[in-house]
Amino acid sequence: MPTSFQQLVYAATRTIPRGRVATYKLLADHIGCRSCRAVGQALKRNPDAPRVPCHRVIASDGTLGGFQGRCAGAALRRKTYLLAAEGVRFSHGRLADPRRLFRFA
DNA sequence: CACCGATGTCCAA
DNA sequence: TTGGACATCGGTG
Repeated sequence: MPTSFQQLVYAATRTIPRGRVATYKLLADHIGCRSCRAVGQALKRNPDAPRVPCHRVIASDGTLGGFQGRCAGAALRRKTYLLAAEGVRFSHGRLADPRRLFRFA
């Protein structure tokens, strides 16, 4: 069962609209956590994959970061594909349009 | 209680 | 500009 912190992270992640991406830092800042890693940890566990669009969360530098507990390989490729399907284009493993970054209310 | 983890930022070369 | 090391928060062993 997810902890209070995880529920917070999942709630924030769910807030990300389709076709838009957020960063671990933004999520952490939004929930009031100074540790971006804790956010990634919570997403990594991701008990509800379709419910929590963890693929919409990338690193602050525009990299994909990780996916399904992997920081490279087909997992990242799938993440890029999912984002591309939503209109978010990636170039060479990097976000092509930083304006696609979602800004929390 | 101690170590690891889907990061970020700073310092040095 | 690129690479390496440290800092920070939470989870799990």
